[in-house]
Amino acid sequence: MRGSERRELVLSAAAEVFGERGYVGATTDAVARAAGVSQPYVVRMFGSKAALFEAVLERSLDRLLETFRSAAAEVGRSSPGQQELAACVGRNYVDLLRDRGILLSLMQAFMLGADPEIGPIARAGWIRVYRTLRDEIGLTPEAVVDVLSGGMLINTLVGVRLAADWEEPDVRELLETALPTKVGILRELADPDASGT
Amino acid sequence: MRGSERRELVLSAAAEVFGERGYVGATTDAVARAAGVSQPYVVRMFGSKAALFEAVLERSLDRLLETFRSAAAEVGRSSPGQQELAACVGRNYVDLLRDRGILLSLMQAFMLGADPEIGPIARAGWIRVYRTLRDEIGLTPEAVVDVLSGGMLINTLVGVRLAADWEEPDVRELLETALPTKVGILRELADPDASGT
DNA sequence: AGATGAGGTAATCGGATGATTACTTGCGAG
DNA sequence: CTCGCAAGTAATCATCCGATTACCTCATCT
Repeated sequence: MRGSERRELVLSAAAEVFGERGYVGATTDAVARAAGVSQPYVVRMFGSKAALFEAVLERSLDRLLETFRSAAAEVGRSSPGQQELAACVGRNYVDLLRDRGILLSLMQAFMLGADPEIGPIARAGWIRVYRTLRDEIGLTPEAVVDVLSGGMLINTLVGVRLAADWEEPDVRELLETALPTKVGILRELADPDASGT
Repeated sequence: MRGSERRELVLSAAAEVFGERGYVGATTDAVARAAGVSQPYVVRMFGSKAALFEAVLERSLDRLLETFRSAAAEVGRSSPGQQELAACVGRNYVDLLRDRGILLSLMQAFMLGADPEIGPIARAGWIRVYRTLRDEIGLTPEAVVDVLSGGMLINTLVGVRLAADWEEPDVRELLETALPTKVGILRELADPDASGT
């Protein structure tokens, strides 16, 4: 297999493992197993675990921003209001959850702001997200904050895997309130078999 | 010193360390240093690192729910609307940040939903938060989601330590939009000297 | 005084894990 | 063919960290 393909394979696997276990809790061995390669290969391909994590963050951030841009392109030239724009961005954001790992690996990085190595990278990522939503998508600061608030709630609900307690009525109520139309995605993530109950 | 005092001292120190570094990244030695005791003592006092983390989560959750209740008592018998209630809860929530560690240690747990040991505890905590806001505070599900969204955004902004880039104008704009009245608290957390610039 | 037990610590151990080294394999060019 | 190099792996190392053990030090009680 070509090196570039392997690299993408490892990055995708690493995003999932980092997203599930956090930066420290994820082992290079777990990443290697998820990618179907050996542990030393993962380390040597990126130089270190830290460099691998940074590559994962860059890839995740790129996909996130690209999703925002395509959402803006979707509503396009219909001179949309803040409401429509924000709603469309939110819809596309939730679809990103299908990848598992992209949003969670970013979120894990966001919780490590005190780390001297990861902190600056995470802050730079936040600023890029804010600027993209405000300048490229054209949202007001207030609308950006609304979008980000909803996004962080979704990230947390996915991170805690609340959908695993789906049989609990209060969990259903909360999830259906927080994601009016897109609950199905959460259920897929929690249990690949459930969809039409 | 009395055992119960030491216990509270260690729990408080542990909440900060867990909040900063995450469950896996936090070492019992760092907790011990922060509390001014020896590492073996921390482990023996709680039995294991996992048990210590669970105790931290219980304590943090108790304080969070108590803060919600006192916020509701604050607006009290004036038959408040959803708006006022939610705003008051939000205000008291931000004040919780002063403790450092309470909100962040909870947030770190929320990001470990896939962990077989911590995941169920974190989910149970979420459900308790939801029920408290809905049943004891009297918010509608929609209002609860709004409160939680803002809370998760704040947690993330604190976790990533965005206020460390305060000199960046876009950061100021974002923080002042997200926390209209309470930006000072973030700046205290980022830099104990800054307050009136 | 001497026993007792709570409240600790220093020293150390063993397992996990990131990194390194040395090796193997397969394939295209001359 | 065989050279050479990209694409890997097995084996091993060194470090960190949670846990354990064995000890120390005082109040307090008889």
